[in-house]
Amino acid sequence: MTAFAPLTESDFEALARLTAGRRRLKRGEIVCREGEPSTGLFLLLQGWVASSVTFADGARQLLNVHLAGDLLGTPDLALRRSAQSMVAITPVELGIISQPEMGRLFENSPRLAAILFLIAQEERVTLMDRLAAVGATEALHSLASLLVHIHARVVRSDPETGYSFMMPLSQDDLSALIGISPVHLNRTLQQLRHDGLIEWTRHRVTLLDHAGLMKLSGLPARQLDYNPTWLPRSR
Amino acid sequence: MTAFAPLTESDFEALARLTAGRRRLKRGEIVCREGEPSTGLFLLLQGWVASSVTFADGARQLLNVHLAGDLLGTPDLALRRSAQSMVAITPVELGIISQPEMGRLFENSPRLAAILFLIAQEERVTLMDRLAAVGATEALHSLASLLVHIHARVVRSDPETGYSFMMPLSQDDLSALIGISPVHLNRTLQQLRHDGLIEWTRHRVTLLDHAGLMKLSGLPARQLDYNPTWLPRSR
DNA sequence: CGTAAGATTGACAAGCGTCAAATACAGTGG
DNA sequence: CCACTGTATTTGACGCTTGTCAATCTTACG
Repeated sequence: MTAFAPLTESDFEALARLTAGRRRLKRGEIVCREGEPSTGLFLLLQGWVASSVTFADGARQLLNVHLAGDLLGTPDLALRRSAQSMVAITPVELGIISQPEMGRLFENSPRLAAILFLIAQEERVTLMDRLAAVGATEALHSLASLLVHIHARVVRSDPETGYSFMMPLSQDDLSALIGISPVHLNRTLQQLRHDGLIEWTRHRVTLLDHAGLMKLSGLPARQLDYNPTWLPRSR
Repeated sequence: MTAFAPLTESDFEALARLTAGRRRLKRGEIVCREGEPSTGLFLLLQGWVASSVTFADGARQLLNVHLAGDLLGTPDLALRRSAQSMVAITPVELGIISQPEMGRLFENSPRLAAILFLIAQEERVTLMDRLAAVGATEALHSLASLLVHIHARVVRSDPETGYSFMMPLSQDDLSALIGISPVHLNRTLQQLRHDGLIEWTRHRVTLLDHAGLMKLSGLPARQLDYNPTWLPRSR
């Protein structure tokens, strides 16, 4: 949340009022299911969560992975029924947010509201990049793009991270993220390994050639506009 | 904008203050180009605009099409440099929005700000659905999904529209929207025609079997949550 | 030690991209 | 009104990418 602008003490207080209660989930548990009335609004405090869409034939497309600090369920605020399912990839801790508190935030904390707006816009950019990566014709490009993307997200969550990090996503998950079969994902992964771009041991990934992966992905890194001039001042 | 909640007179006045000046573009002209500093913020008053991302090798992925009423360029508010390009698919009329006015809107019109937030969330849902459609392994499913999606957008823009509507997008555009080659798009289109699902003459499409297309797409229709209870009241 | 889940490999078929050529179409100038 | 020209669509042939099915191997965990 502080990635967009410095927050004042009153901002932090308003944020604290937003969440009431905690929820803990084990790996593999469902946070919320698509099709159900959309009520679930959470702040992800710890762990990884994946959001997905399920087709009528049972196939699923993973949309994105979320790490600590992300706001979960906001897209469903616009809908009568939830559009996405969310599942805990690791053990997870959630802060529960009530909808009325969201309304009060817009009324009393215009600066925070604008920051939430910016966060939503950044999520759009993320989806745009993922859409572009999935649309890319070659799986090698898509996968390179995905790995760079996940790495960037991990680094934001923990700036100490270098080019090596824990990867709780299974190959099945990765394949569902870029819309290819698990078998083909495995082969593509091995090509990246063979070409010396990555290392892949157990649940740990190392990006050996970050620049090479970026080049393969074909998309530039996105830089957030920190503290834009038009943001309202804190009250 | 009124798809989410009824607006008061003061809301409309605040909206009117948002735009200053008009811009007209001919078919094919660029609204804004990715990579440039992100300053362009527009209200689409008339015509069709497509947003796209370009890869380093020159390939492009179309992300979405926008019709009258859409707010253009908001994702770039979060970024130092624009992530998307936008091009006029038809002759287009734009209302120019200045960033400082956005800030004032968050300060003075919390209800409108919340509605803008909801619009951003709905755009996320759109991108999620598009991502799912593009990730679908078969082009036939992706195309069915795209046609249903465009139709729904056209109907919202003009509720009088039935199952037949003008389609300014070329087959090249459509192929870039679902990430397949133009040649394969053409063949897929012909399969839909052959199966009696659509008609395609010149620049006019007719969805002969809307339910069949929905079933092919594998995704449910999204229903907006009109006038949610948590929205702040208008001042 | 045994079992289940995930990762890996091989073989084959289908989907899709690419190249190239042909056709239809809209706009232009004569 | 008609030939000319550039653009969009259509068609065919071929090869590469990817999906599917099935079997094997590894790892995690009780």
